[in-house]
Amino acid sequence: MDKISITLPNGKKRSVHRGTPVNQTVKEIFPDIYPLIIAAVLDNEIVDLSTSIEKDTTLNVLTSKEEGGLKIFWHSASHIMAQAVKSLYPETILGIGPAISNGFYYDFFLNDSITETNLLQIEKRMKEIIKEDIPFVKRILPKDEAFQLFEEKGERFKLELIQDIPGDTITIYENGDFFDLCRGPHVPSTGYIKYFQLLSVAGAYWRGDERNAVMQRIYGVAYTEEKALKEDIQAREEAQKRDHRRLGKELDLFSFHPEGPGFPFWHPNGVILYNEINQYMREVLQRKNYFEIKTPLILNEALWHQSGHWDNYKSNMYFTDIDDQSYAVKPMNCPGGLLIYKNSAHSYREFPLKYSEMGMVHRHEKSGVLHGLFRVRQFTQDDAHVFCTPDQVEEEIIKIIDLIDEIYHTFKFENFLIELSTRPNKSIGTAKMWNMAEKALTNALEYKKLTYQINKGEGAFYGPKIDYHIQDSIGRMWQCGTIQVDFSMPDRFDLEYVGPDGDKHRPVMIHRAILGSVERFIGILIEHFGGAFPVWLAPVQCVVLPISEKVHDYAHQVLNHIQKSQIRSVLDIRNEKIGYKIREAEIKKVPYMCIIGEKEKNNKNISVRKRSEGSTGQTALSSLITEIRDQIKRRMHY
RNA sequence: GCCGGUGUAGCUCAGCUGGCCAGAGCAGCUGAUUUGUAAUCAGCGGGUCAGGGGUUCGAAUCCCUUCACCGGCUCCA
Repeated sequence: MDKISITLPNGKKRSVHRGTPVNQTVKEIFPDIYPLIIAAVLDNEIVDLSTSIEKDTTLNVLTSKEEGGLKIFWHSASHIMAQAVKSLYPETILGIGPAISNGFYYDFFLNDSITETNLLQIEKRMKEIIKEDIPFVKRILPKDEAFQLFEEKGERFKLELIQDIPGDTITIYENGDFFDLCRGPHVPSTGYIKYFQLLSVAGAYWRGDERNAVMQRIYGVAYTEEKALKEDIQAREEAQKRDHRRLGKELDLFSFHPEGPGFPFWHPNGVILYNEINQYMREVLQRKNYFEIKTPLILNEALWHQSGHWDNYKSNMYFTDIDDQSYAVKPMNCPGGLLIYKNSAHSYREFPLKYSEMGMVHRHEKSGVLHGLFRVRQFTQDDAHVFCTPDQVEEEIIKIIDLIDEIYHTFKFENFLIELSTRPNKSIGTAKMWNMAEKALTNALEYKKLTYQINKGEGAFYGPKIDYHIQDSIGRMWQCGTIQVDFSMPDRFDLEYVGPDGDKHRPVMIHRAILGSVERFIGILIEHFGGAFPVWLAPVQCVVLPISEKVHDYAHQVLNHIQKSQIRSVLDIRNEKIGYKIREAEIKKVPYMCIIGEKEKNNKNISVRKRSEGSTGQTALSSLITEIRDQIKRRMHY
């Protein structure tokens, strides 16, 4: 028998017989971690451990510690779940069951409805399957044979999938009497899935299309170690504790009411956040030479025909009549802004001309997608439109990138993911314009040495764009900022400027939003900070806590000083023990507590306690005020 | 919009296999206590059981319906 050569991760070579199963080799090379190994990597291709090695190759292995390994692990868990469901509900027709970023799911079509209580039974059946330690066996079948196999089982969704798969062969994976269409790879046997938990059930359309059948989706997660599963469940609970809907209630920031589904009601504490953010944005934009504008909420329908929203966005718009004329509530700010631009003649000397608008827009979202502040029907965009010459585009994009960077850092977002979306199939504008704009965006990103991902063909029909995703303190990504070049609006509104040659030219228009929706951004901030806002944003920045009634007079004086220093502060003169008042201030996440007893009164000073840090001892009132003022002024992260 | 679930006091929840006046904790109010760094004690008030309709001698509980909210609705075998 002939020998072949295997190159190991450390560069060493080893020769084995052709056709040796990879698991045998892996067992010899990685004896200590062998039980944790889920799959092998031959020449950068992830394969089952049962695969035979047929040619010279490099060899590496994957455990559930690596993302790739974990995905395989989850995918195998989803097969086991499908097997369990199929055995409990034999009439089940299978959909798809992939691993996703934080676990796995499987879609089932069945007449019985699965509820959360059924999950326990399914888990129990899964445990039995895992205990039996059934091997996952890969089989490669001719397409027609596979088709027949699934047809006999009545697996109509699988038939659809098979038809869409290119090539002549199909792979399936069997474990015991269960088999499933699957590209693989898988863990060697069901016994590998040691610790798992089913999380939730939900409805989902087949292939995500509402015209298709409704499937029942079960979500779950699995790990090789109990500790990892526990940590995952704990992280999910932690995320729930930070849920902005819950904190919004607890901190009395906002509410929703049946009288206006999707329309947030801002309470006094929430308005403070809202106003502080707006004020900060105004300060920055003024420094960057933006001019703030404000345009009406309701504008004549004709404008929306001209802008193209009537054709492309009508189903998301609200309409009303005024004096027998049809009007629309604005879903976007640009058309109004363009009327201001067109109100006067413009010269290249004014460029770049930057109009910013904290514009309140209304968009009709389907009732089922509303979600706290994250998905609402009324929100405020931190919108801006930059009018410039084609030569200025790149430089303007760079300036916007710098601006975005500055603003995100102020809110303690340190990691971003940037996407560049290029020309889609259906688009307007000439190839020359698109090339110019895409090049300007690319050059700007390259100039700033930013890493970005290209989404080919994902741009808007009217121009290419850059999207920003920000990472919050518990690792989740949120799409917020966007920079879009627009070829459509300047044409539709016949925008002009007079160039140095004295002729009229068409300006380039750049849309950009940094926070995106202020409402949604506040929701993200609430979860990012877990309600413990930096001092400059905190609705109450300092609470004065007198220990007994004997010092109320002094406490009032202290409060007075603090308030005069423009620090948002309150006095808690309730007839309660100091521990009680402190506890409440901690729960309300007030950053500074100013504690006053007879000692402080006699010493003419105060005691300071910082949120979640504890007592920092007695100090002069003036030094506390200076510290807080400094935090506010510099908008420190605390 | 669709699928599934939930809706009881300001908040968190119990009661829900139909039948004593619908309960608890927290919050609120009143009083006592005058307090030293995450909950002092006692008393009091508070609910059209989401809205509407039905079944029944009798409905928070069963059925229908409307509304709102929650989990989701391709991260592609």
